[in-house]
Amino acid sequence: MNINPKKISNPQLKEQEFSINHQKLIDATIETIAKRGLADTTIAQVAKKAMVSQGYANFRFKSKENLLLSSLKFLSDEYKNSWQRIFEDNNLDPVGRVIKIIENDFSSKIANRNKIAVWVSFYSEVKFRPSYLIICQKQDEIYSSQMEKLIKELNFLTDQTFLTPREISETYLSMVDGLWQRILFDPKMYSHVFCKGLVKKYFKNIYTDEKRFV
Amino acid sequence: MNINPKKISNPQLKEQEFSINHQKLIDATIETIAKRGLADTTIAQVAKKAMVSQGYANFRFKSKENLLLSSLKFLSDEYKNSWQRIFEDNNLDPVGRVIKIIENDFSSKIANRNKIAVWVSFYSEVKFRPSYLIICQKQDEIYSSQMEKLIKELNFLTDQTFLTPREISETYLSMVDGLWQRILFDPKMYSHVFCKGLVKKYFKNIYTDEKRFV
DNA sequence: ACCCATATTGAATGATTATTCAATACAAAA
DNA sequence: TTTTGTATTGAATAATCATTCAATATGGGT
Repeated sequence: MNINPKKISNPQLKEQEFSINHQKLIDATIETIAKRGLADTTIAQVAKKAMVSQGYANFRFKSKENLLLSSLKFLSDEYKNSWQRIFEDNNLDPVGRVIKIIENDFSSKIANRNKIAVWVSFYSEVKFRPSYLIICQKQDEIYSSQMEKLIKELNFLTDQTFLTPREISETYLSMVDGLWQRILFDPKMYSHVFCKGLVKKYFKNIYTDEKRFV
Repeated sequence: MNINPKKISNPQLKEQEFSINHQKLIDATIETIAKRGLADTTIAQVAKKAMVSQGYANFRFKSKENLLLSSLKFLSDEYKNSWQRIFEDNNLDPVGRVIKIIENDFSSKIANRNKIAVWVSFYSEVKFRPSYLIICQKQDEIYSSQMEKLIKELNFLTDQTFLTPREISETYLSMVDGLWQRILFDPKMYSHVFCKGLVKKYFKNIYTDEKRFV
């Protein structure tokens, strides 16, 4: 009976998938990027924070590039899971869903300064590393189209036809990206309360009669 | 008579201010960051692109850090000049001014993919380099307050009081930041036309009767 | 107790790169 | 022409890091 993960050796699974150290290293990578920036993140620092040897980190992930990529993938998946859960929650009506989405986008789990710092670091390299782009873009496309569909379901609330669901959704998504960036600059001013309030007011201004968009 | 700038030696001016090479190096820095990313920008590459020796670049700017900082400052000033000219243009009425601001924010001079790449690169380091923060933040504060004042002048267009000028201005600024970032990801989809249209529709939806917000 | 496969180490290597500086070019003044 | 001060070079230096790998630890199976 194999309890200890490091003893399992099923060649059909990639090593990464069943190692405790795998996640420790990814966590340490994210923490290090958040604390020092992508440029100043070295394998030695990450390994130290994860309490494994430097050589091991490289051995495990093949290369620094791959470690960074895995960390971005982790962050991306975490975000995706959090909003996918909302889209799949059958107990929510469209308005409730939108509100949950907003609250998720500015929750302390998702929109905290450390994670935003990591996101922006990767964003800044997206133009030069197609592998980063693919991860970020694919996720965003799904979020974007789900969001548009959701906004369409809000149609019954209003008889305005000036703004299309696509436009409302694109505006929302840009606002979120912009506000996240601003949280980096001035987290005091762009508090979660402020950001959520701003976004909700955007919706309230469109769906004037809906009381739940505070 | 001193024509050649390198011969002037007025100790009250810093060297940087009167050197032809100074600007050549800054231009080369921006180009290099845009092409390879901040992380992969080396003094050697910048110097080569500016057609001076590697040693000279360092001598002139004291350090790589200082060269980067000067380049950010240049970009920041360029942006500031472009919107300040609009705020100071007495031939414009408030609506015309807002439209000019939008057009400027998505002009090919300002919102091109190379310059955005450079902006985002610096943004990503803002949390770790206070010197970057100061440059970016100071500029943004002025822009932000000017914008709010301008929106206040739009009050005569509408009797809505639900959205405050501050909120409209903050929403606009976040949208711009968000859209810029999205231009990086997918410049085809987030064309200048699309971005301008989206933003103008945001205003049109608030100031319904104003024909100029197409 | 021993074997063996796998996990893990940490020191060595080699590549990259910012920074320095002695040497050189140059142009105006004498 | 020679001198002189500044501009500019480019090779040398030293530091930083990713990556490699031979050596070691570990723990289950026999």
